[in-house]
Amino acid sequence: MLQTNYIRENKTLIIERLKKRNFDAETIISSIIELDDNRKKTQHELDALLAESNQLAKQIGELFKTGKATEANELKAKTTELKEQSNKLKEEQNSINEELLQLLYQVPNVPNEIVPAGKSDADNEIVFSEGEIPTLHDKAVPHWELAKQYDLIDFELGVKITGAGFPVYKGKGARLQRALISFFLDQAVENGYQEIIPPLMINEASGYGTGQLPDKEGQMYYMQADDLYMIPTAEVPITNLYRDVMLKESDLPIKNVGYTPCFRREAGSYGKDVRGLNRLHQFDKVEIVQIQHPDKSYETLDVMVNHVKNLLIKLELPYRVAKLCGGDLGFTSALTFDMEVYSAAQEKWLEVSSISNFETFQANRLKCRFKDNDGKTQLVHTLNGSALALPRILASLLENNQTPEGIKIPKALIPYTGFDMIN
RNA sequence: GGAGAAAUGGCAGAGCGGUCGAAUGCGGCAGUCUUGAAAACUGUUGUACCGCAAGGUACCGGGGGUUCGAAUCCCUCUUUCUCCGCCA
Repeated sequence: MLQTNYIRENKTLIIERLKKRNFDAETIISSIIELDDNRKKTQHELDALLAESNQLAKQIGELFKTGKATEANELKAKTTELKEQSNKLKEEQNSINEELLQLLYQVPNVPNEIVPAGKSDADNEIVFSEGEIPTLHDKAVPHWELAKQYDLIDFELGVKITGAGFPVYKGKGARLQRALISFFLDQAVENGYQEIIPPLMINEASGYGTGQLPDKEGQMYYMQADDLYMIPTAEVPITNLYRDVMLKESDLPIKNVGYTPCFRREAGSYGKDVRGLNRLHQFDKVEIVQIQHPDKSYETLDVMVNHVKNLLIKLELPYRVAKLCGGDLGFTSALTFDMEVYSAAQEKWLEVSSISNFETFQANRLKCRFKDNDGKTQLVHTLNGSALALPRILASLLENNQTPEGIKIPKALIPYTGFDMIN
């Protein structure tokens, strides 16, 4: 959520930048400023009324104490009148605030100036790529075939006990999954991140804190009986650790990493690209989250991108980095880099990580601030990135490393798997 | 799940319906003293909104109510603690 003062002071810039998202902000921005003017005006009137009745209440108290009950009762009549007026204003104030908040919720984050304009992922800008695309042997097959052949993942069994999109990992498949999780966590910890195991369910306030609510309400699993949501990513509980928190400048940066299963309803995405591990309702992910000083957040974004690059290099996977265009940029993000690995049997690039700087957009909703060295209160910048999402990594590992003799495990993982070949 | 108690400033902890944004202690900050530090002493020390300012308003877990006036009374929700039951 943007700050109203920021909107006031940067109206034209915001409207211009939001065009990159194909979001026409002109009307809504004007309404926000108008409502905010209104809010100030009403607030002012209300304050004056309350000041007056506070005064009167004091006088009445004095009068009663000195035994002048008649005079006191006269004044009482006046306060009733004042109260009626101030109640009316309070109601007005509440509805203005509510309306203002609803409008603010609708405005996405302002894209960074280097975000390219564009409509969809087709307009994303590939900024970097590394690694060789493997040539597979004649009988190479996609990962879902391999998973079946070597009994690594059972999709049908998942359908039986839960439904589509909830695979069952077995034997070496399960072990490989656990190996990846440990590897990713260890790499993050080595780079100074604190390991966190957060709750897998969140309340409504947390959903609003990081911006999943109200924007993506239908994408989260919701448990009505307890009014809780299953997390769609560890970003939500880990960033919300800092909701309503006042930090010191010396606390920054805060670096946390967490492994969690993630739950996504994926409502509306049927048919395409959903085979095998490509799109699941439940999947595992290691997420890195940083809370940083506003002056340093873009530097940090680069560091995080490099962290993920290194993971992919160690896994020996060909990858590329895409700078998301305005049309593909998440609602809360100011700048996002997607990391994609090449899945050789499917012959396509799969998104395995998304690394974003949210600037103050989340911090404003979260009320996560810090006292700077001059004693002034400022909003922090929040960032996060997958490091990494497991299923598509697994898919490309299986596909790219298949040989007629079996599937080779990359060196970096062998200490974690305990085997170097699936056969 | 049942019964009871509680929730106050960074922390601890007072608070009779009006003089309470809130005693006191600790902590923090500034100063005096000291070669320096400690101790002692003095002062200062919450957040948000409106306002150029003076100042005003709101906030004592959240929401609602009673009252001219609520930290204080009532209702409700949440959380914590104690006891009982169940349980990985």
